[in-house]
Amino acid sequence: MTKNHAQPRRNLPHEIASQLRHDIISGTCKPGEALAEPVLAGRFGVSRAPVREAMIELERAGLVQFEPTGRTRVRTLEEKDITEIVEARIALESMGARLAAIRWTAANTRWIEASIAAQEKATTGVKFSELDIAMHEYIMQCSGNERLVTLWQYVRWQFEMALTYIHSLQQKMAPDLRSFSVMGHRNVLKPLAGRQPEAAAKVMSQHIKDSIEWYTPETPEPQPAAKATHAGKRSTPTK
Amino acid sequence: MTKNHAQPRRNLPHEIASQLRHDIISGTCKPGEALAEPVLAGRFGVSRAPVREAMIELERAGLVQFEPTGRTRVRTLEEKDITEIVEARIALESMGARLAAIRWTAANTRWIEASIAAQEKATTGVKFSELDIAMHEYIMQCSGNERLVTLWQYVRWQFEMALTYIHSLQQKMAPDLRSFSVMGHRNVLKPLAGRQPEAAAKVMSQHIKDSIEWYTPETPEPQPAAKATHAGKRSTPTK
DNA sequence: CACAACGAAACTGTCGACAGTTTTCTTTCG
DNA sequence: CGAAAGAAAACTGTCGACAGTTTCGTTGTG
Repeated sequence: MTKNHAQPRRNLPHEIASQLRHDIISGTCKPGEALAEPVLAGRFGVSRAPVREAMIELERAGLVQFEPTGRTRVRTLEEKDITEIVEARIALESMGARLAAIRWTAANTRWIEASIAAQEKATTGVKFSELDIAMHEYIMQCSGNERLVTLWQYVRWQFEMALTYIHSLQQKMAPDLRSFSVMGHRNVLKPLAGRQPEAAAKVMSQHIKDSIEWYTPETPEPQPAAKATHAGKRSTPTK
Repeated sequence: MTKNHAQPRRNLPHEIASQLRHDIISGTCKPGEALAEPVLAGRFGVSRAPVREAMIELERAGLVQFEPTGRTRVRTLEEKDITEIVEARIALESMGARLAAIRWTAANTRWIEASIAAQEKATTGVKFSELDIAMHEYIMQCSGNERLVTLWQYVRWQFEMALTYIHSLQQKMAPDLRSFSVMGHRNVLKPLAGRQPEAAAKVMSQHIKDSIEWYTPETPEPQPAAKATHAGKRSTPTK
């Protein structure tokens, strides 16, 4: 009954994974929710085989988790996970910026400047986040290291998922954060355009660190007990 | 027909992948060789389903590659690939060392010292490489960042494969390299035990860079500049 | 002898099925 | 009323099968 299994071979699983990825990142599928293969197969009108491969792809991206019983659940995120994701981003992106700075071109600079201009015009927080991530991806690609890009992709989706998680905590992204983030991007561009690898790595690292601290209220201010019923999830206070 | 599909659920694909991984790293399956699912299924006495999942696991680890036609081939390695792998290792392991230094304990130091002692006693180059990699893995685990370890694992197998590739070029590992590498490990331990994150990152980075330069006879030219045209597909970053 | 057309063999992507296990719902008993 | 036992439903892991495509070997021709 499949109608379009035409040209692009081995694409059905990827399409299903894309759809599910979107559902997970957007929060349609909630963390902890079980994803049963027969159910999804029915939803997408395919058999279990492609669905199963899609699940593997999502597990690879860290968006779902396999239980020992074989069940698949949407991955849950806690404080520690956010930390891990950010640390991984810093590791990969600082190296990416370092390498990108080496072979940076004027065309690359123009691309970034156009991106920054678009960021300033972004109306919604979601749109801004998209542009933000796209810019980071572009820099990673400029590193010329395919493997680094691949590894980064794995973290990227987890980060996007984390964003929704964070946004669900604090109603919306503060407009302050946006202008601050744009400033950070300008700072990143400088050493890249100047072809200063070490500086680029350092600035990128700091930029990521900064932006995430804007997201998560770092100040241990006691949360308003009014409606914080099931939001606060603190692990061991390492700090 | 299967006799032991007993307790450990979802393990058959993993076992097949392990076997194939070994074959690939050891060079039994040569780079560029095609891996056909029916053939492997016959060899392992199972159906194509678990074999297929094993292939996906291997692709994730970067040991095989899917062609557009769907065929699977053992990945081929060239100079550029070695560079990429090493760069990825530096990115991940320098961050790993940085984090490990923060929470380093005396027990960790003892483990490393024991490993170094074993390295000095290693008789064969293969055994030494095993101990070497195990030590690097241990440090990564000490970072406390599970995601970082996972990403590192993906690079680890590619690096092991690269080792065999390099070994096939130059008959055997120079004994000099071993003592040099052990010295490097001692240097790495210092900032870790001293809980100096930045120093640990720096030393680890240098250690990896050094050791790979020992392996590959220093290329007189920076790089053959294979394909100069890279990136810059779209001119405008918006939608 | 080189080369293009052709046909057969092999492989991939997907499907439906089945056994064994896990989960959920129902029923029974304290 | 609550908890434990039992039955039913659902799910996973694996298998074999089939259509469509790719690859390889063969044959025929310039």
